[in-house]
Amino acid sequence: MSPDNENKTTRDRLLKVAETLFAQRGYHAVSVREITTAANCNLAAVNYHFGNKKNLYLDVFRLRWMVRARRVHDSFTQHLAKHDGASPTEIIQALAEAFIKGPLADDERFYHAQLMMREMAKPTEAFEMVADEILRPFFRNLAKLLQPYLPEEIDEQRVNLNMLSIISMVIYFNFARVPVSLFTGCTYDEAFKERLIQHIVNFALTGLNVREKEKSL
Amino acid sequence: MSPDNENKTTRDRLLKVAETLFAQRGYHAVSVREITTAANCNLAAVNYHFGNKKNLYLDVFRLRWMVRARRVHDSFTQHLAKHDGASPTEIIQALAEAFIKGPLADDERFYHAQLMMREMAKPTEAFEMVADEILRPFFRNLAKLLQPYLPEEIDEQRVNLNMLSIISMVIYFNFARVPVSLFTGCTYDEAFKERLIQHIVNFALTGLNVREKEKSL
DNA sequence: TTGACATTCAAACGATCGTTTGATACAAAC
DNA sequence: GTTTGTATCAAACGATCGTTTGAATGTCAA
Repeated sequence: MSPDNENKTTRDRLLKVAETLFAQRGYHAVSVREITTAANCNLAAVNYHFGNKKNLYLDVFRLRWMVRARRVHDSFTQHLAKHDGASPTEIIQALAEAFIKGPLADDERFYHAQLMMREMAKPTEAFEMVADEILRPFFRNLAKLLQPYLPEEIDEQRVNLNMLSIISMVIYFNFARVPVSLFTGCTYDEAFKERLIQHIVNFALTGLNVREKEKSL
Repeated sequence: MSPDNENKTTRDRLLKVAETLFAQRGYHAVSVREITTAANCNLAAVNYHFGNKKNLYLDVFRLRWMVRARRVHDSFTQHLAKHDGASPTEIIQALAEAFIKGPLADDERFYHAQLMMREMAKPTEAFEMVADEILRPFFRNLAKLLQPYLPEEIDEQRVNLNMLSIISMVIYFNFARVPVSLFTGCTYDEAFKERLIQHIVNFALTGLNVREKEKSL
Protein backbone atom coordinates (compact mmCIF):
# COMPACT_ATOMS: atom_id res chain seq x y z
CA MET A 1 0.00 0.00 0.00
CA SER A 2 1.41 3.34 -1.01
CA PRO A 3 1.88 5.93 1.76
CA ASP A 4 -0.77 8.32 0.49
CA ASN A 5 -3.38 5.62 0.92
CA GLU A 6 -3.09 5.37 4.64
CA ASN A 7 -5.31 8.28 5.53
CA LYS A 8 -8.11 7.40 3.13
CA THR A 9 -11.17 5.33 3.88
CA THR A 10 -11.34 1.65 3.07
CA ARG A 11 -13.81 2.43 0.35
CA ASP A 12 -11.49 4.91 -1.37
CA ARG A 13 -8.52 2.61 -1.06
CA LEU A 14 -10.53 -0.17 -2.66
CA LEU A 15 -11.51 2.03 -5.58
CA LYS A 16 -7.96 3.19 -6.17
CA VAL A 17 -6.37 -0.23 -5.88
CA ALA A 18 -9.09 -1.89 -7.95
CA GLU A 19 -8.64 0.63 -10.74
CA THR A 20 -4.95 0.01 -11.19
CA LEU A 21 -5.33 -3.76 -10.98
CA PHE A 22 -8.27 -3.86 -13.40
CA ALA A 23 -6.37 -1.60 -15.78
CA GLN A 24 -3.20 -3.66 -15.62
CA ARG A 25 -4.68 -7.10 -15.99
CA GLY A 26 -8.40 -6.92 -16.73
CA TYR A 27 -11.51 -7.78 -14.77
CA HIS A 28 -11.29 -11.57 -14.69
CA ALA A 29 -7.56 -11.78 -14.07
CA VAL A 30 -7.89 -9.90 -10.78
CA SER A 31 -9.44 -11.54 -7.73
CA VAL A 32 -11.32 -9.90 -4.89
CA ARG A 33 -8.77 -11.34 -2.50
CA GLU A 34 -5.96 -9.65 -4.37
CA ILE A 35 -7.77 -6.31 -4.33
CA THR A 36 -8.55 -6.43 -0.64
CA THR A 37 -5.03 -7.53 0.24
CA ALA A 38 -3.54 -4.67 -1.77
CA ALA A 39 -6.02 -2.26 -0.16
CA ASN A 40 -5.05 -3.61 3.24
CA CYS A 41 -8.54 -4.52 4.33
CA ASN A 42 -10.75 -7.51 4.89
CA LEU A 43 -11.97 -9.76 2.12
CA ALA A 44 -15.61 -8.95 2.85
CA ALA A 45 -15.04 -5.23 2.38
CA VAL A 46 -15.74 -5.34 -1.35
CA ASN A 47 -19.16 -6.88 -0.85
CA TYR A 48 -19.91 -4.61 2.07
CA HIS A 49 -19.04 -1.36 0.31
CA PHE A 50 -19.94 -2.20 -3.28
CA GLY A 51 -22.28 -5.18 -3.14
CA ASN A 52 -20.19 -7.34 -5.44
CA LYS A 53 -17.11 -7.37 -7.62
CA LYS A 54 -18.89 -6.24 -10.77
CA ASN A 55 -20.31 -3.23 -9.00
CA LEU A 56 -16.85 -2.30 -7.77
CA TYR A 57 -15.71 -2.36 -11.40
CA LEU A 58 -18.59 -0.12 -12.46
CA ASP A 59 -17.93 2.25 -9.57
CA VAL A 60 -14.32 2.49 -10.64
CA PHE A 61 -15.62 3.99 -13.88
CA ARG A 62 -18.31 6.07 -12.20
CA LEU A 63 -16.23 7.51 -9.39
CA ARG A 64 -12.71 7.56 -10.84
CA TRP A 65 -12.57 7.13 -14.62
CA MET A 66 -15.31 9.57 -15.53
CA VAL A 67 -14.10 12.15 -13.02
CA ARG A 68 -10.65 11.94 -14.49
CA ALA A 69 -11.98 12.11 -18.05
CA ARG A 70 -13.75 15.33 -17.14
CA ARG A 71 -10.51 16.72 -15.80
CA VAL A 72 -8.84 15.96 -19.12
CA HIS A 73 -11.69 17.53 -21.04
CA ASP A 74 -11.59 20.61 -18.81
CA SER A 75 -7.87 20.89 -19.31
CA PHE A 76 -8.50 20.81 -23.04
CA THR A 77 -11.20 23.49 -23.06
CA GLN A 78 -9.37 25.75 -20.61
CA HIS A 79 -6.24 25.53 -22.68
CA LEU A 80 -8.30 26.65 -25.65
CA ALA A 81 -10.05 29.40 -23.73
CA LYS A 82 -6.72 31.08 -23.06
CA HIS A 83 -6.12 31.52 -26.76
CA ASP A 84 -9.55 32.59 -27.93
CA GLY A 85 -10.49 32.04 -31.53
CA ALA A 86 -8.38 28.93 -31.63
CA SER A 87 -6.79 27.84 -34.88
CA PRO A 88 -6.77 24.18 -35.96
CA THR A 89 -3.16 24.00 -34.85
CA GLU A 90 -4.07 25.16 -31.39
CA ILE A 91 -7.05 22.83 -31.19
CA ILE A 92 -5.05 19.75 -32.03
CA GLN A 93 -2.19 20.89 -29.88
CA ALA A 94 -4.51 21.45 -26.92
CA LEU A 95 -6.01 18.03 -27.49
CA ALA A 96 -2.71 16.23 -27.75
CA GLU A 97 -1.35 18.00 -24.69
CA ALA A 98 -4.44 17.25 -22.66
CA PHE A 99 -4.11 13.57 -23.45
CA ILE A 100 -0.34 13.10 -23.55
CA LYS A 101 0.80 15.53 -20.85
CA GLY A 102 -2.42 16.89 -19.45
CA PRO A 103 -3.52 17.17 -15.85
CA LEU A 104 -2.89 13.52 -15.03
CA ALA A 105 0.04 11.89 -13.34
CA ASP A 106 1.91 9.53 -15.60
CA ASP A 107 0.66 6.30 -14.04
CA GLU A 108 -2.85 7.68 -13.90
CA ARG A 109 -2.87 8.37 -17.62
CA PHE A 110 -1.60 4.93 -18.42
CA TYR A 111 -4.25 3.17 -16.34
CA HIS A 112 -6.89 5.52 -17.67
CA ALA A 113 -6.08 4.54 -21.24
CA GLN A 114 -5.80 0.85 -20.41
CA LEU A 115 -9.27 0.78 -18.88
CA MET A 116 -10.72 2.51 -21.92
CA MET A 117 -9.02 0.14 -24.33
CA ARG A 118 -10.40 -2.86 -22.53
CA GLU A 119 -13.88 -1.40 -22.77
CA MET A 120 -13.44 -0.65 -26.45
CA ALA A 121 -12.27 -4.19 -27.13
CA LYS A 122 -15.07 -5.81 -25.16
CA PRO A 123 -17.68 -3.29 -24.02
CA THR A 124 -19.51 -3.90 -20.75
CA GLU A 125 -22.12 -1.81 -18.98
CA ALA A 126 -19.33 0.63 -18.19
CA PHE A 127 -18.92 1.49 -21.85
CA GLU A 128 -22.52 2.61 -22.32
CA MET A 129 -22.13 4.87 -19.33
CA VAL A 130 -18.85 6.33 -20.53
CA ALA A 131 -20.08 6.68 -24.10
CA ASP A 132 -23.13 8.66 -23.04
CA GLU A 133 -21.46 10.85 -20.45
CA ILE A 134 -18.00 11.42 -21.90
CA LEU A 135 -17.18 10.09 -25.34
CA ARG A 136 -20.12 11.37 -27.33
CA PRO A 137 -20.07 14.91 -25.85
CA PHE A 138 -16.33 15.11 -26.37
CA PHE A 139 -16.63 13.81 -29.90
CA ARG A 140 -19.31 16.35 -30.77
CA ASN A 141 -17.36 19.16 -29.17
CA LEU A 142 -14.22 18.35 -31.10
CA ALA A 143 -16.06 18.02 -34.40
CA LYS A 144 -17.78 21.36 -33.82
CA LEU A 145 -14.49 23.07 -33.09
CA LEU A 146 -12.78 21.76 -36.19
CA GLN A 147 -15.67 21.83 -38.64
CA PRO A 148 -15.20 25.50 -39.70
CA TYR A 149 -11.67 24.77 -40.83
CA LEU A 150 -12.38 21.67 -42.83
CA PRO A 151 -12.89 21.84 -46.59
CA GLU A 152 -16.44 22.94 -47.29
CA GLU A 153 -17.31 20.05 -49.52
CA ILE A 154 -16.46 17.51 -46.83
CA ASP A 155 -19.39 15.38 -45.68
CA GLU A 156 -20.24 14.47 -42.12
CA GLN A 157 -18.96 10.95 -42.63
CA ARG A 158 -15.46 12.13 -43.38
CA VAL A 159 -15.46 14.55 -40.48
CA ASN A 160 -16.20 11.63 -38.22
CA LEU A 161 -13.40 9.55 -39.66
CA ASN A 162 -10.97 12.41 -39.20
CA MET A 163 -11.96 12.76 -35.55
CA LEU A 164 -11.54 9.05 -35.04
CA SER A 165 -8.10 9.06 -36.61
CA ILE A 166 -6.92 11.74 -34.23
CA ILE A 167 -8.43 9.91 -31.32
CA SER A 168 -6.89 6.63 -32.42
CA MET A 169 -3.46 8.22 -32.23
CA VAL A 170 -3.78 9.84 -28.82
CA ILE A 171 -5.25 6.67 -27.38
CA TYR A 172 -2.78 4.36 -29.05
CA PHE A 173 0.28 6.30 -27.96
CA ASN A 174 -1.02 6.25 -24.42
CA PHE A 175 -2.06 2.67 -24.03
CA ALA A 176 0.33 0.79 -26.30
CA ARG A 177 3.47 1.91 -24.58
CA VAL A 178 5.18 -1.43 -24.85
CA PRO A 179 5.17 -1.68 -28.66
CA VAL A 180 5.76 2.05 -29.00
CA SER A 181 8.81 1.87 -26.74
CA LEU A 182 9.91 -1.27 -28.54
CA PHE A 183 9.89 0.32 -31.98
CA THR A 184 11.17 3.76 -31.03
CA GLY A 185 13.60 2.72 -28.33
CA CYS A 186 12.22 5.52 -26.18
CA THR A 187 10.82 5.47 -22.69
CA TYR A 188 7.91 7.73 -21.85
CA ASP A 189 9.85 10.58 -20.29
CA GLU A 190 8.96 14.25 -20.65
CA ALA A 191 11.10 14.76 -23.72
CA PHE A 192 9.52 11.86 -25.55
CA LYS A 193 6.02 12.99 -24.64
CA GLU A 194 6.82 16.41 -25.98
CA ARG A 195 7.99 14.83 -29.23
CA LEU A 196 4.84 12.74 -29.35
CA ILE A 197 2.66 15.82 -29.05
CA GLN A 198 4.52 17.62 -31.79
CA HIS A 199 4.26 14.58 -34.00
CA ILE A 200 0.54 14.14 -33.45
CA VAL A 201 -0.10 17.82 -34.16
CA ASN A 202 1.93 17.68 -37.35
CA PHE A 203 0.50 14.42 -38.56
CA ALA A 204 -3.08 15.23 -37.73
CA LEU A 205 -2.98 18.78 -39.03
CA THR A 206 -1.69 17.92 -42.45
CA GLY A 207 -3.81 14.78 -42.45
CA LEU A 208 -6.90 16.83 -41.95
CA ASN A 209 -5.94 18.83 -44.98
CA VAL A 210 -6.99 22.01 -43.30
CA ARG A 211 -4.66 24.21 -45.27
CA GLU A 212 -5.67 25.01 -48.80
CA LYS A 213 -3.11 22.96 -50.62
CA GLU A 214 -3.58 21.30 -53.94
CA LYS A 215 -5.05 17.89 -53.24
CA SER A 216 -4.02 15.56 -56.00
CA LEU A 217 -5.09 12.13 -54.71
CA MET B 1 -19.81 -25.95 -33.54
CA SER B 2 -19.81 -24.58 -37.06
CA PRO B 3 -20.21 -27.10 -39.91
CA ASP B 4 -16.74 -26.64 -41.33
CA ASN B 5 -15.26 -27.83 -38.06
CA GLU B 6 -16.64 -31.31 -38.25
CA ASN B 7 -14.00 -32.81 -40.50
CA LYS B 8 -11.03 -31.36 -38.64
CA THR B 9 -9.07 -32.97 -35.88
CA THR B 10 -9.76 -32.29 -32.23
CA ARG B 11 -6.50 -30.42 -32.03
CA ASP B 12 -7.41 -28.08 -34.90
CA ARG B 13 -10.91 -27.52 -33.59
CA LEU B 14 -9.45 -26.60 -30.20
CA LEU B 15 -7.07 -24.09 -31.76
CA LYS B 16 -9.80 -22.48 -33.80
CA VAL B 17 -12.36 -22.30 -31.02
CA ALA B 18 -9.79 -21.13 -28.47
CA GLU B 19 -8.65 -18.32 -30.73
CA THR B 20 -12.09 -16.81 -31.15
CA LEU B 21 -12.92 -17.13 -27.47
CA PHE B 22 -9.58 -15.69 -26.31
CA ALA B 23 -9.98 -12.85 -28.78
CA GLN B 24 -13.52 -12.07 -27.73
CA ARG B 25 -13.09 -12.17 -24.00
CA GLY B 26 -9.43 -12.57 -23.06
CA TYR B 27 -7.41 -15.37 -21.54
CA HIS B 28 -8.75 -15.41 -17.98
CA ALA B 29 -12.39 -14.89 -18.90
CA VAL B 30 -12.48 -18.11 -20.91
CA SER B 31 -12.41 -21.49 -19.17
CA VAL B 32 -11.00 -24.74 -20.48
CA ARG B 33 -14.44 -26.27 -20.05
CA GLU B 34 -15.97 -23.64 -22.28
CA ILE B 35 -13.34 -24.20 -24.96
CA THR B 36 -13.70 -27.97 -24.99
CA THR B 37 -17.49 -27.77 -25.00
CA ALA B 38 -17.42 -25.39 -27.97
CA ALA B 39 -14.90 -27.65 -29.72
CA ASN B 40 -17.14 -30.63 -29.04
CA CYS B 41 -14.53 -32.69 -27.28
CA ASN B 42 -13.57 -33.90 -23.85
CA LEU B 43 -12.35 -31.63 -21.08
CA ALA B 44 -8.99 -33.40 -20.89
CA ALA B 45 -8.27 -32.78 -24.56
CA VAL B 46 -6.61 -29.42 -23.91
CA ASN B 47 -4.10 -30.92 -21.51
CA TYR B 48 -3.55 -33.93 -23.74
CA HIS B 49 -2.87 -31.98 -26.93
CA PHE B 50 -1.29 -28.82 -25.53
CA GLY B 51 -0.09 -29.65 -22.04
CA ASN B 52 -2.00 -26.85 -20.37
CA LYS B 53 -4.20 -23.85 -21.00
CA LYS B 54 -1.35 -21.37 -21.27
CA ASN B 55 0.34 -23.47 -23.92
CA LEU B 56 -2.88 -23.60 -25.91
CA TYR B 57 -2.91 -19.82 -25.83
CA LEU B 58 0.68 -19.64 -27.06
CA ASP B 59 -0.03 -22.19 -29.79
CA VAL B 60 -2.96 -20.10 -30.93
CA PHE B 61 -0.41 -17.40 -31.67
CA ARG B 62 2.20 -19.77 -33.06
CA LEU B 63 -0.06 -21.82 -35.30
CA ARG B 64 -2.85 -19.40 -36.18
CA TRP B 65 -2.04 -15.77 -35.47
CA MET B 66 1.45 -15.70 -36.96
CA VAL B 67 0.40 -17.71 -39.99
CA ARG B 68 -2.40 -15.28 -40.62
CA ALA B 69 -0.13 -12.29 -40.08
CA ARG B 70 2.19 -13.64 -42.75
CA ARG B 71 -0.74 -13.95 -45.12
CA VAL B 72 -1.55 -10.29 -44.54
CA HIS B 73 2.07 -9.30 -45.05
CA ASP B 74 2.27 -11.38 -48.23
CA SER B 75 -0.90 -9.80 -49.51
CA PHE B 76 0.70 -6.42 -48.89
CA THR B 77 3.96 -7.19 -50.69
CA GLN B 78 2.28 -8.98 -53.60
CA HIS B 79 -0.05 -6.07 -54.08
CA LEU B 80 3.00 -3.85 -54.27
CA ALA B 81 4.86 -6.19 -56.60
CA LYS B 82 2.16 -5.83 -59.21
CA HIS B 83 2.77 -2.12 -59.45
CA ASP B 84 6.54 -2.02 -59.39
CA GLY B 85 8.26 1.12 -58.22
CA ALA B 86 5.45 1.85 -55.86
CA SER B 87 4.61 5.42 -54.96
CA PRO B 88 3.82 6.43 -51.39
CA THR B 89 0.15 6.45 -52.35
CA GLU B 90 0.34 2.88 -53.53
CA ILE B 91 2.31 1.79 -50.47
CA ILE B 92 -0.20 3.17 -48.01
CA GLN B 93 -3.09 1.97 -50.13
CA ALA B 94 -1.66 -1.52 -50.27
CA LEU B 95 -1.13 -1.46 -46.53
CA ALA B 96 -4.61 -0.23 -45.73
CA GLU B 97 -6.20 -2.74 -48.09
CA ALA B 98 -4.17 -5.61 -46.69
CA PHE B 99 -5.35 -4.78 -43.19
CA ILE B 100 -8.89 -3.56 -43.79
CA LYS B 101 -9.97 -5.79 -46.69
CA GLY B 102 -7.02 -8.07 -47.22
CA PRO B 103 -6.94 -11.84 -47.50
CA LEU B 104 -8.84 -12.44 -44.28
CA ALA B 105 -12.49 -13.19 -43.72
CA ASP B 106 -14.25 -10.48 -41.78
CA ASP B 107 -14.51 -12.36 -38.49
CA GLU B 108 -10.95 -13.53 -38.83
CA ARG B 109 -9.67 -10.00 -39.14
CA PHE B 110 -11.62 -8.88 -36.13
CA TYR B 111 -10.33 -11.66 -33.90
CA HIS B 112 -6.85 -11.16 -35.26
CA ALA B 113 -6.87 -7.51 -34.22
CA GLN B 114 -8.45 -8.24 -30.86
CA LEU B 115 -5.75 -10.74 -29.96
CA MET B 116 -3.05 -8.27 -30.92
CA MET B 117 -4.61 -5.47 -28.92
CA ARG B 118 -4.77 -7.61 -25.83
CA GLU B 119 -1.11 -8.41 -26.21
CA MET B 120 -0.23 -4.77 -26.71
CA ALA B 121 -2.16 -3.79 -23.60
CA LYS B 122 -0.67 -6.54 -21.44
CA PRO B 123 2.15 -8.37 -23.19
CA THR B 124 2.71 -12.03 -22.41
CA GLU B 125 5.23 -14.48 -23.83
CA ALA B 126 3.19 -14.40 -27.02
CA PHE B 127 4.10 -10.78 -27.60
CA GLU B 128 7.86 -11.39 -27.62
CA MET B 129 7.33 -14.13 -30.16
CA VAL B 130 5.12 -11.98 -32.37
CA ALA B 131 7.35 -8.95 -32.01
CA ASP B 132 10.42 -10.87 -33.15
CA GLU B 133 8.81 -12.84 -35.95
CA ILE B 134 6.25 -10.42 -37.34
CA LEU B 135 6.07 -6.91 -35.97
CA ARG B 136 9.69 -5.87 -36.20
CA PRO B 137 10.29 -7.24 -39.72
CA PHE B 138 7.08 -5.64 -40.93
CA PHE B 139 7.96 -2.37 -39.26
CA ARG B 140 11.42 -2.32 -40.85
CA ASN B 141 10.03 -3.24 -44.24
CA LEU B 142 7.48 -0.46 -44.18
CA ALA B 143 9.99 2.12 -43.02
CA LYS B 144 12.39 1.07 -45.78
CA LEU B 145 9.69 1.37 -48.42
CA LEU B 146 8.62 4.84 -47.36
CA GLN B 147 11.98 6.30 -46.37
CA PRO B 148 12.95 7.47 -49.91
CA TYR B 149 9.85 9.60 -50.12
CA LEU B 150 10.13 11.29 -46.74
CA PRO B 151 11.72 14.71 -46.43
CA GLU B 152 15.46 14.31 -46.40
CA GLU B 153 16.05 16.16 -43.17
CA ILE B 154 13.74 13.85 -41.24
CA ASP B 155 15.43 11.86 -38.49
CA GLU B 156 14.92 8.20 -37.71
CA GLN B 157 12.86 9.06 -34.67
CA ARG B 158 10.22 10.82 -36.72
CA VAL B 159 10.12 8.08 -39.30
CA ASN B 160 9.27 5.68 -36.50
CA LEU B 161 6.52 7.90 -35.19
CA ASN B 162 5.03 8.19 -38.64
CA MET B 163 5.00 4.42 -39.05
CA LEU B 164 3.35 4.03 -35.67
CA SER B 165 0.66 6.56 -36.51
CA ILE B 166 -0.29 4.66 -39.62
CA ILE B 167 -0.28 1.41 -37.72
CA SER B 168 -2.35 2.91 -34.94
CA MET B 169 -5.05 3.76 -37.44
CA VAL B 170 -5.25 0.43 -39.22
CA ILE B 171 -5.26 -1.41 -35.92
CA TYR B 172 -7.73 0.91 -34.26
CA PHE B 173 -10.26 0.79 -37.07
CA ASN B 174 -10.08 -2.98 -36.99
CA PHE B 175 -10.31 -3.69 -33.31
CA ALA B 176 -12.40 -0.81 -31.97
CA ARG B 177 -15.43 -1.51 -34.10
CA VAL B 178 -17.90 -0.77 -31.36
CA PRO B 179 -16.88 2.85 -30.75
CA VAL B 180 -16.23 3.40 -34.45
CA SER B 181 -19.68 2.15 -35.34
CA LEU B 182 -21.12 4.18 -32.50
CA PHE B 183 -19.65 7.46 -33.68
CA THR B 184 -20.06 6.96 -37.41
CA GLY B 185 -23.36 5.12 -37.37
CA CYS B 186 -21.87 2.67 -39.86
CA THR B 187 -21.60 -1.08 -39.75
CA TYR B 188 -18.50 -2.75 -41.16
CA ASP B 189 -19.86 -3.63 -44.59
CA GLU B 190 -17.88 -3.54 -47.80
CA ALA B 191 -18.79 0.03 -48.60
CA PHE B 192 -17.67 1.28 -45.21
CA LYS B 193 -14.42 -0.62 -45.37
CA GLU B 194 -13.74 0.92 -48.76
CA ARG B 195 -14.36 4.35 -47.28
CA LEU B 196 -12.08 3.52 -44.37
CA ILE B 197 -9.27 2.60 -46.72
CA GLN B 198 -9.63 5.79 -48.70
CA HIS B 199 -9.68 7.81 -45.53
CA ILE B 200 -6.58 6.15 -44.11
CA VAL B 201 -4.70 6.66 -47.36
CA ASN B 202 -5.67 10.31 -47.51
CA PHE B 203 -5.01 11.01 -43.87
CA ALA B 204 -1.73 9.15 -43.72
CA LEU B 205 -0.40 10.43 -47.00
CA THR B 206 -0.87 14.08 -46.23
CA GLY B 207 0.15 13.45 -42.64
CA LEU B 208 3.43 12.06 -43.77
CA ASN B 209 4.02 15.20 -45.72
CA VAL B 210 5.50 13.24 -48.55
CA ARG B 211 4.72 15.79 -51.18
CA GLU B 212 6.91 18.85 -51.29
CA LYS B 213 4.48 21.33 -49.91
CA GLU B 214 5.37 24.34 -47.85
CA LYS B 215 5.51 23.18 -44.27
CA SER B 216 4.62 26.12 -42.10
CA LEU B 217 4.12 24.61 -38.62
C1' DT C 1 -4.45 -62.56 -32.56
C1' DT C 2 -1.52 -60.03 -30.23
C1' DG C 3 0.89 -55.95 -28.60
C1' DA C 4 2.01 -51.10 -28.96
C1' DC C 5 0.53 -46.65 -29.54
C1' DA C 6 -2.55 -42.62 -29.93
C1' DT C 7 -6.80 -40.69 -28.59
C1' DT C 8 -11.00 -40.01 -25.98
C1' DC C 9 -13.69 -40.42 -21.97
C1' DA C 10 -16.03 -39.92 -17.16
C1' DA C 11 -14.67 -38.89 -12.80
C1' DA C 12 -12.24 -36.90 -9.46
C1' DC C 13 -8.32 -33.95 -7.56
C1' DG C 14 -6.86 -29.82 -4.81
C1' DA C 15 -6.94 -24.94 -5.36
C1' DT C 16 -9.11 -20.76 -5.83
C1' DC C 17 -13.06 -18.16 -6.99
C1' DG C 18 -17.04 -14.60 -5.39
C1' DT C 19 -20.01 -14.32 -1.75
C1' DT C 20 -22.26 -14.90 2.89
C1' DT C 21 -22.42 -15.27 7.77
C1' DG C 22 -22.25 -14.10 12.57
C1' DA C 23 -19.33 -12.19 15.92
C1' DT C 24 -16.86 -8.16 17.32
C1' DA C 25 -15.34 -3.32 17.85
C1' DC C 26 -16.42 1.38 18.12
C1' DA C 27 -18.63 5.39 17.69
C1' DA C 28 -22.70 8.76 18.38
C1' DA C 29 -27.65 9.29 20.16
C1' DC C 30 -30.88 8.75 23.60
C1' DG D 1 -25.89 2.68 30.54
C1' DT D 2 -28.29 1.31 26.84
C1' DT D 3 -29.35 1.44 22.17
C1' DT D 4 -28.46 2.01 17.34
C1' DG D 5 -25.85 1.94 13.31
C1' DT D 6 -21.48 1.52 10.85
C1' DA D 7 -17.44 -0.91 9.91
C1' DT D 8 -14.27 -4.70 10.16
C1' DC D 9 -13.07 -9.30 11.02
C1' DA D 10 -12.16 -14.60 10.72
C1' DA D 11 -14.34 -18.37 8.95
C1' DA D 12 -16.92 -20.83 6.04
C1' DC D 13 -20.14 -21.48 1.93
C1' DG D 14 -21.03 -23.63 -2.70
C1' DA D 15 -19.30 -23.11 -7.28
C1' DT D 16 -15.95 -23.25 -10.60
C1' DC D 17 -11.28 -23.32 -11.87
C1' DG D 18 -7.07 -25.99 -14.29
C1' DT D 19 -5.30 -30.34 -14.07
C1' DT D 20 -4.72 -35.42 -13.33
C1' DT D 21 -6.01 -40.15 -13.45
C1' DG D 22 -7.02 -44.70 -15.18
C1' DA D 23 -10.00 -47.11 -17.91
C1' DA D 24 -12.05 -47.52 -22.48
C1' DT D 25 -11.60 -46.87 -27.22
C1' DG D 26 -9.76 -47.29 -32.12
C1' DT D 27 -5.75 -48.18 -35.31
C1' DC D 28 -2.25 -50.52 -37.37
C1' DA D 29 1.99 -53.28 -37.60
C1' DA D 30 3.88 -57.71 -36.28
